[in-house]
Amino acid sequence: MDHQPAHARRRYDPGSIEPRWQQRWADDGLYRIDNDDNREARYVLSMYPYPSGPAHIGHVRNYTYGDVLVRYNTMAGYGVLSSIGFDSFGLNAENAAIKSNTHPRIFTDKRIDQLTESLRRIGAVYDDRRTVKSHDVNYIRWNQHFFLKFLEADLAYKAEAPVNWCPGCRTVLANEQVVSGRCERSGDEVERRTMSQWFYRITGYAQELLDELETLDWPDRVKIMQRNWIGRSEGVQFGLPIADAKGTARTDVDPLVVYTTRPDTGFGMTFAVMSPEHPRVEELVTDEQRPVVEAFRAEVSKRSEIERLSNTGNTDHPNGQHKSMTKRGVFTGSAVVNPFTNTAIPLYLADYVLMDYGTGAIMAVPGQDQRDWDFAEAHELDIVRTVRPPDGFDGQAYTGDGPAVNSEWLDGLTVDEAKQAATDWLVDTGLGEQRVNYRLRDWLLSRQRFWGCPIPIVYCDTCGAVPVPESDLPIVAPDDVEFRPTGESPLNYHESFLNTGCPICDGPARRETDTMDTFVDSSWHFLRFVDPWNPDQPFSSDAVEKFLPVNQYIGGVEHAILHLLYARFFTKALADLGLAPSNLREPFAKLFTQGMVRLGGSKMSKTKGNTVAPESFVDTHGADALRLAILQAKPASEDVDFEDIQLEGCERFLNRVWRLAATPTRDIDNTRSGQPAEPDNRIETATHRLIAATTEQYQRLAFNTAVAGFMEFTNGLYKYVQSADGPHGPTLRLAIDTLLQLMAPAVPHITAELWAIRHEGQHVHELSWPEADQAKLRESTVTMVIQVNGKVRHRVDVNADITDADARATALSSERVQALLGGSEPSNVIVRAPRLVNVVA
RNA sequence: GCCCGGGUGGCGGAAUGGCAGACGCGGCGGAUUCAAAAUCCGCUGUCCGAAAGGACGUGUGGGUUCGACUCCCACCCCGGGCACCA
Repeated sequence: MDHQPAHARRRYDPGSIEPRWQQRWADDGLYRIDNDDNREARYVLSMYPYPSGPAHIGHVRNYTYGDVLVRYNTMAGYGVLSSIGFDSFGLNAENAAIKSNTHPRIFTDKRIDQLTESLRRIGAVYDDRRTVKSHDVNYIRWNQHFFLKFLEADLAYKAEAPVNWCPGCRTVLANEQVVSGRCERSGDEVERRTMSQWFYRITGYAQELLDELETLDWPDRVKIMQRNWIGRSEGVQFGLPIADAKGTARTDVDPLVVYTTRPDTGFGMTFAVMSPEHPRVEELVTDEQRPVVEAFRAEVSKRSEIERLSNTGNTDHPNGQHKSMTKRGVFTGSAVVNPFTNTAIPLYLADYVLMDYGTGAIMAVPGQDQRDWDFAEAHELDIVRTVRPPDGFDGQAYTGDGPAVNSEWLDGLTVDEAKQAATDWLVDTGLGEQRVNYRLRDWLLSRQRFWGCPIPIVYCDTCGAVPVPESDLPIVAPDDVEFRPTGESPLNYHESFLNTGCPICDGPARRETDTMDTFVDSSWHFLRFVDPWNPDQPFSSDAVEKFLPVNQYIGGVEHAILHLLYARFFTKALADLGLAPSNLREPFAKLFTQGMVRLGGSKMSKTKGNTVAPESFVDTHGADALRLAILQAKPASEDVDFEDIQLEGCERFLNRVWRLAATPTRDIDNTRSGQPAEPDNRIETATHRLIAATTEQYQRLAFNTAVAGFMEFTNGLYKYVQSADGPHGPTLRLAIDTLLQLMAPAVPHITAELWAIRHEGQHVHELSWPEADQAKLRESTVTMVIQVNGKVRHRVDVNADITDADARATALSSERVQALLGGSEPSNVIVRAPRLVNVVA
């Protein structure tokens, strides 16, 4: 191999072969699939990208993994659905539009073209006919259709909701746009405002979303995150009667309803707390306390939720429990009656109690809850322990198990027993009922933004909020709008869009100007992919049944909660509404979360300006080298530092493969024909082993070890070609051809080119996947390790069929073992023929 | 604080309870060359040793086992998620 053989056709030149094959795949429509394709269907999907211009390295990683699987599964004989679309609505384009007073569609379309071109240049293949864009009127139309269906089914509703409001930008901000209580753009302090907003009732599916996680082949990490997010808890909801001046329960007023998961601690309830937003605050506050309470409520309303819940600047509590921020709150002047002790306890207002969880009011038990303990200390309230902490406990609230104390008829019971007894008592006496609560909140849909899917609603003075009739869809935002930096949607100024007629009474009405959260768009694009040309329906049931659920979904773990939960909810809702097959309960059967690409240890992002443009590497090293470097650098599930993606070694390797394979085997000097000998059999075995290993590695996305296997095998072939007797022609030919087939999903261009050189008129990606011959996986001789007391002392080559007895005899008779035993008999001999013998002295 | 991951050569990493460090990067040496690049071949965990060989070695400390990177217990460190959800 130390000279270029005269017959080598040409040098490896990715710059010339890559565009040619990309064109060929597009022309042949090799990765197009029709809905009546008769191969077994597979749906391999990478997450819906936001088109931010040319691909960044993170995109390349994601779409390379997807592409390898698409190509592998195609070669393995499946009819693979591979499509891509663009999550093309959103703030980014709108902000750019405001800056230059240009329509966001102009930016968006350009960026989609750029991203499409980037993906083509790295060799990723899709059924180009199935592309979907969120801002396409056809997509908007079905999005609005779903909204109307959800509304009919009471899965969509409008309600007052507190939002993050930036006074400088005069707009609502998403939680992610609020950084420590301030607007990330203007720096203004974010306020909480209550606005009328649309919601999707995802909470109606809380239990199903929780239960069916079990059926999914997803990373545990993601399932756990969703479980926590849904946050199911079991407890009791019961009433605390309002106390009169003498401290006895009033019967003329409804009790204050509280929720607890620790009914066993009821005897330790020394005060009660309601949320500042609780609707009964007005009623329950005394005149004397009213000014203080009003001031407190006003102050709280100005805080963002994030600020209110954050504990920034707090230190961890010495006893290891959660120490939260200073407990802010005020006395209402009123008291309620603790039904366990029948005594009056003070009722407070505090912002650590949230209105949208449970009943918005709690029984406070400082002895067993650190938050209540902190509040009690700050406001000098009584603390009573009702669970005895273990000896030596020097903390504050004790939340562990132990015998009940100070609790009359519960004394001595364990926490679980006491919970049961207290629950029974509350239920039997009619005070309360068992209750399951979820932390999951309904999905706030409304965005005060222009660049999104309009919500198809009109407001009529007489009829109220009226859904737009199906026949009027799609409602599309007008193009002749002015983008002004007011922070308000330009739709608010567009009179002809705004003013319309009421579909019911025909009177004057105004259109809803809010648009939908873009997570709506990414909640069903994978369904549209299966039937994107359908003009009458969002998708047909037949097409969905053929391809769904997605066999392999690939994306970043940053979507573990929002996108993946919304998409699951959407799928269930569509199925229940008869819009998708009713048995489709989950969209993504199997999920793989790939790691992020970091630069200098920090997450790469446009705002940080530390992105790397992969296009330059395609120019200098070729797409195949880039793909291979990404595959090889790290396990796919782990984060990778960009510096660890090394292209030079990969490019060198591809050159080695080129020099080996571009020379037809018959031309290699000293190639033998005739019967294969022992060294040839070893190559044959290695070839079949590589098939088995690569197949298994692709299936579990162990790309880094698959690449290592290619390199190791290639190194072996180099030695083989240069061996004294020279290579056996047919054996070498099979080895190289097999290597090319196995590498074809990973490095599609070079393998396609080499295959065409070696087999004129054939296309490697149209071949079927090689199968390992079981009989040829076994080597005839293996190296047997001989251990003495578990340490390797000697190695011998033995026949792979060696019996246990022979292996034992071979080991014991070896000089090394004899020397180490020094004449004494071994106490034990472990034989694992043919791999290992362990002699225990 | 709670819940997940993870700690292996100079670096990225590999290894169903059975040869620790595959493969790649980097380094060293050799071949080729007028020379260099490219390429090819070899070596490359640490320590002792001329070598043969030996000792040590997968975050720390224990344990199980003929045998532990792998399983168990305790702890340390790093990364991520959640964090007033009653």
